[in-house]
Amino acid sequence: MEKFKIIFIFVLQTICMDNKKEITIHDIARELDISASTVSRALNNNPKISLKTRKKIQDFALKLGYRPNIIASNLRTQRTFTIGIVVPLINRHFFSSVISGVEAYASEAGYNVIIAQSNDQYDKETSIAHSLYSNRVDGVIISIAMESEDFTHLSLFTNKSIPLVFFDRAPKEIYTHKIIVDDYAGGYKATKHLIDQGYKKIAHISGPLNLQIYKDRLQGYKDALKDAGLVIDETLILHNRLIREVATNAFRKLITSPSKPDACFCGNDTTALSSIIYCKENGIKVPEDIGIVGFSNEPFSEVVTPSISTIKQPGFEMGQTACELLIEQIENKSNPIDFQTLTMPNELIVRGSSVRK
Amino acid sequence: MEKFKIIFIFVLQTICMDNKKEITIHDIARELDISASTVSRALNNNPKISLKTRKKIQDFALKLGYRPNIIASNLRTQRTFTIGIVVPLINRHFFSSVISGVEAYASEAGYNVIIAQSNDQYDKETSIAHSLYSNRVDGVIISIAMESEDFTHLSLFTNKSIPLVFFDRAPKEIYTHKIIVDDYAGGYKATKHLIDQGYKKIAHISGPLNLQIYKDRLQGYKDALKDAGLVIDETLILHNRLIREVATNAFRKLITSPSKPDACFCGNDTTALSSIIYCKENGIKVPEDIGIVGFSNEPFSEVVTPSISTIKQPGFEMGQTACELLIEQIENKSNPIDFQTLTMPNELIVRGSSVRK
DNA sequence: TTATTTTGTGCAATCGATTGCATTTATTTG
DNA sequence: CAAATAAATGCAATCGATTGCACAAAATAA
Repeated sequence: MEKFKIIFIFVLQTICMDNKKEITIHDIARELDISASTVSRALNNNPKISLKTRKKIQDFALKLGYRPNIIASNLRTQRTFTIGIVVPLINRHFFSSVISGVEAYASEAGYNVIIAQSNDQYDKETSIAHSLYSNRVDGVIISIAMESEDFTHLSLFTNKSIPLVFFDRAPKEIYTHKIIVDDYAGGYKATKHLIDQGYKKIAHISGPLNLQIYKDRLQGYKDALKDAGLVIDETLILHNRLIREVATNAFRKLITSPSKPDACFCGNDTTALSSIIYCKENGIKVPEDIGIVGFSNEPFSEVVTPSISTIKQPGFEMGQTACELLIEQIENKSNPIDFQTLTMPNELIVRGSSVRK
Repeated sequence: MEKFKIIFIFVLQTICMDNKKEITIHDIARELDISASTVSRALNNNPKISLKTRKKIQDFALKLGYRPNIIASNLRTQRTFTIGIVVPLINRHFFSSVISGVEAYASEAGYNVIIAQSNDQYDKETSIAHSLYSNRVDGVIISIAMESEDFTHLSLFTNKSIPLVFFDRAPKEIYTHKIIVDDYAGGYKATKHLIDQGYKKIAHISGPLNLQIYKDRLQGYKDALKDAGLVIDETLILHNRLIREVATNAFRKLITSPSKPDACFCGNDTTALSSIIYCKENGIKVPEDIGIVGFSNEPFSEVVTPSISTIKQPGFEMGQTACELLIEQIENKSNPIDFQTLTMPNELIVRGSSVRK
């Protein structure tokens, strides 16, 4: 009698799909009068289970609308199939492209992506690291915050051998996979282009030098000048946080200084745009009076007037590659790995802001 | 003898921080010679445990670098403190702003955010829904894909009363919280503005009408015309997927048609931009020959020439609000809730593309 | 001092899937 | 047909934290 009651309730539940109770492998086992282990193995297509039994179980599971409890599985297997990605700012074209690439690759490989943004703050980055760690992500992809100068918070991962892949902004101190853009070449190309266009006094508005990317762009700039036999005028090199207001001030300082430049290689497109807007407002002609090149190929740089010459970075591809390297590491934990630093090619896009007619 | 060995190993492990073995509440319990339950309660600051014991346990846990295994906790409590957000395209300013807002609010409230992008595809959206469901997210924030016309895949959530909040693109069929922009008012304002500027034959390039937002914008457009006593010319209304190439074609069709318009209210900024570029290439002057208004206030619309008049949508705030509503629902599951449809105010931003001198 | 209440801890089951090892069943071989 | 091998399945422990209930200890009341 009691047994009938239970079966009745169970049947009721399977019919009425909006029940609260989840179906588990034990429910299936009970109904089919086999053990939960067999059910588990069958659902995972374990060849130890006969094809017939597997089919029977899978069909039944499907009929019941069974969904595995991933959390229970995670607990047992010590895997979460989740990776974390940390970016300075989600809402920035380059970074959201990278995220998009990561997400595309990850979802294809059966991983979830948890995103977090550091707002370029060290403290936020630290708390994110703790949170991702506590959530037992299988691996982390990160581009470090502008503010971050030490990286002890990331040792959470390295200590437990949780794979870590850096992209774009990678610290020298940590030995792991890195996907970077060839910032040196980018800086060189941008500067060389300005030189080729006949500009002579080329300034550079750079970002904070604790970020390797800005160091490299700066070095590329310097070497291009050197190779062309031009002198490096340190008064034409500024370091800033490359955000709008600050960038405008920096540009004003340059343009009104005694050693007034006739071109400017800006550390990013935002700065290039600020500079162009400043020029428009002050009757300075771009590219006639001053040539401008940016960095990153933000969507707007193509469509402003004049359009901005810039260095195109393959964000989406970087995300994909980073994710590929990460998952490879996650899934071959035993094998020793040679860490590599992949340098993605970037590309000079010549537009109106730097081409004298 | 055996016991000493075990203790020795344990001490070794706690000293050597880069060990693989995780510390659990049982380890702490054993060391402190109390029960695991007490440790668990102490770490959760349960007042049932005396202050003295709590302090002792917490200090010890800190010293050992203990981190709770969230997965085990999730399994037991049936909560994950994770919410999913599904957007058509991550790499799009409006959506990444919303994500940013969601992330900001969620991380403050102790939740993780899993992101996924549907690429505006129905199939992808469906598989995302299954994946989020299987991963036992506590709630979902979603803006539906252009392709999606039925919403049975979302009943996964509604059936199990997993809270769901829609933003921007929300289906009428599902009764839950919705955060939308006042698309009707936006369409009305945009059109009214063009009328006020003296334009007479105002076209509209709309998106697919299975999305409510485009319906509403269209209705706003029509009503504005009606209220101004202008006729609605159906040949001046086109429906398209609002992507670049398609939009350009649509605009060409309009401008070369017999009933050539003198203004165009475009369904989004991308379309507005495509139109402007087309005009530039064909010697048509904006705003003199044709006035143009877009929608969304993409970053580029401010900086192109002419700058694009548009409707500004508060993406970040929408994300925050959506997340707030979602978490409120998650945490008050028992209470019956009155679902609300919040209409966020939007704002007409008048720029160069629609103002005749 | 004893009875009663309050406070603090422990026991043991639970969440749901996985997996090494034991056991049963089917198949092959001598 | 018995023995040996292979194939299929089950048992029970495990992952680590949580929690209802029982119980012991301490504090209070009678």
